[in-house]
Amino acid sequence: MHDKPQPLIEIGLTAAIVAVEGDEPHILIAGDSARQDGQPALPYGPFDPLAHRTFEIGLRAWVEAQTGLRVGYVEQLYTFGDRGRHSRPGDTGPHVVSIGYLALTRVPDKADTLEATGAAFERWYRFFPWEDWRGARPRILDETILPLLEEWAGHSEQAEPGRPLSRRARLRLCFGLGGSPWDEEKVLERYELLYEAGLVEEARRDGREAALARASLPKLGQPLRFDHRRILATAIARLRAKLKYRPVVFELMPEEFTLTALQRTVEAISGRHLHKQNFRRLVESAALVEPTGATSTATGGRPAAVYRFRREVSEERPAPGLRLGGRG
Amino acid sequence: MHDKPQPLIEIGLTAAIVAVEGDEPHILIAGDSARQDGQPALPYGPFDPLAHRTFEIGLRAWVEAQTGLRVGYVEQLYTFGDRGRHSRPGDTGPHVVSIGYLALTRVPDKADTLEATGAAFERWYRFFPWEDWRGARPRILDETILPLLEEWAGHSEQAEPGRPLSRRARLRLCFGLGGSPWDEEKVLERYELLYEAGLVEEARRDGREAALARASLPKLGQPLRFDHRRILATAIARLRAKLKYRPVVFELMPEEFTLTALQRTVEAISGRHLHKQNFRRLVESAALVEPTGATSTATGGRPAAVYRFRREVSEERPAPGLRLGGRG
DNA sequence: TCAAAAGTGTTATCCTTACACCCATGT
DNA sequence: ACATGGGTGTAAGGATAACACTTTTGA
Repeated sequence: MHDKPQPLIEIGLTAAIVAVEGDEPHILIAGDSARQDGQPALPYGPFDPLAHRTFEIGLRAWVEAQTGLRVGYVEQLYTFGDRGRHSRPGDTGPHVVSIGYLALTRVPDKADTLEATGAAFERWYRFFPWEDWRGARPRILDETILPLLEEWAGHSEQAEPGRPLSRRARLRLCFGLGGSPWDEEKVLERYELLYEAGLVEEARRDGREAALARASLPKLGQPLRFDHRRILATAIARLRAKLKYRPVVFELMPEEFTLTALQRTVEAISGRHLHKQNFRRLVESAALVEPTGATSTATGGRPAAVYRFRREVSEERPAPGLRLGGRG
Repeated sequence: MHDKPQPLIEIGLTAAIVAVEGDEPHILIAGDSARQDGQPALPYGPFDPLAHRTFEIGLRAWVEAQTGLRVGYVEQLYTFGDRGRHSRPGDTGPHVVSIGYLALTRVPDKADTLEATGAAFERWYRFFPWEDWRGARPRILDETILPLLEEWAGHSEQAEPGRPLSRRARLRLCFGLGGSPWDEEKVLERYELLYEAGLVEEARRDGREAALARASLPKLGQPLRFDHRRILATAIARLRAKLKYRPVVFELMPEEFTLTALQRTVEAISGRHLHKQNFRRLVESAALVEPTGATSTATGGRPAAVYRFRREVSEERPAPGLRLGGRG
């Protein structure tokens, strides 16, 4: 028995804090205190309705307190209530409902406060190696993931009860098989399919039997604690989608940048290669940026013109974003 | 003092349950028990993590228990935690966090169970008269809403602190002024602007002073209890958007229907008139439907071919929906 | 025979995609 | 001089928007 009554439900805010550094997208991983069991975790804080009027205010407050980071853009993703996915078997604590948030920030100049708390940015493709198509089609797909998923899907075209589509059809759609194109926005659907097939560690940890009779299964990407990899998948998917109709990239860019740097950032997030000329035309015709007049010789070759984001676009165009178009 | 410890936070699930009847979109309004103060409310139920594994299961359960209705499609909308918007001044109960859900259903043949509970479907444009552009531009806009909002926006082009855009710019974008087109998906943005300006009753009820010095302000649409009109606005916006890339309309249609009936339903939801020929071509070229062979003479005039939804499209096309295009 | 609603064919226009080529700098 | 990355023009193809017109029924 406790002195204070234990609340039945606790609201937790979990943040996927994104920054892009050196053409690689990163997310903030919480300090060691949250890393028991060797499983990294996203920054997490309980929501106290008495201290903070809204979720967003609460989130900004504890992110800054925990990491010294002032995040810019913040957006709610989804609220997860799956019991089996958060608590362990035999767990008796309060039921935790986690509200996932996406936050964007520029990479901080001095990471002092970050280091002090043990928090650090990590490449997000460590957690989703099959999502990075910038170079070539990721080898892990054909070498590991697809054979296992094909086996799981079997040869049945029959839909399962409660599901409109068969395993096979879902596999085709999520992973772009048999004529379907790869859709970089289906990050969550792909992760959920792997979870359902028992191929990600989180699924086995949550008590789901591996659907395949195997002595050992390969590790598909670095797992995260609780349902944090699912939240990260949601965050990546949302960011990849939002890029196309809202000027959110600029939250991740420095004040001034070259068009190539902008393209590299968009490519890093969307995980695919883009057509240079069309990208430039798109950006300039949408009037998203304006030249500062300066040039940069940082990369070698012909100096590049330096641009800045035109904040006024939000007032002019109804949906200013970067419609990436078909293929690079 | 209570025998049982009172939980600090309670999770409430609030459902916007949509059906289309007679070319009019409706939402389910809860029975009289929830209608004290004369303010209608959406169906609402607390989430009990011990009884239900996920939010969605919990939602389906109490919706059926309360109204006898079996909903088909269910989708989470947003989680609202705004204290000022849910509890009254002086309220001391548990803090309620409401998770909004969108649910689609066909209009039930026999409304017995509905009537028994006092729940009833009501036209959703009663709550948002300015969102129905099917006939003409709604008169309430030019006669009431825009003059008041213009006054609120004043003549300042200055952005407010913490806001990237000026009141005037936001007004222009949300309500399609000065060259900007009317975007039927901005339902929530428009409602929030009216709330901020103190022009909807909910704002005044929540303790927000009317921003305009007026003896009396006109009633803009029927208010709902708590933050339910905000949840409804979110639901309408989401549904209007989703229509364009997922075949969700068919959740609202009977098994068999004519193309005109389908068009009327899409128009009812999106609140705008569509071009007949292009709509038909779109639907048929997307292979969303197939003819049953039968014809219907229900409407007078030449008999219409009867169609049914082709469920297989979900397996074929990556994003089967109805891209409505520019204007009707 | 006429009104009402269903259904078809065709054209102009814009946007996307792709290709080919020229420019400016450092080594 | 040449490699490297920056920057521009223009044509082909497809999707969309808009038009006019024919067909089939009931009253």
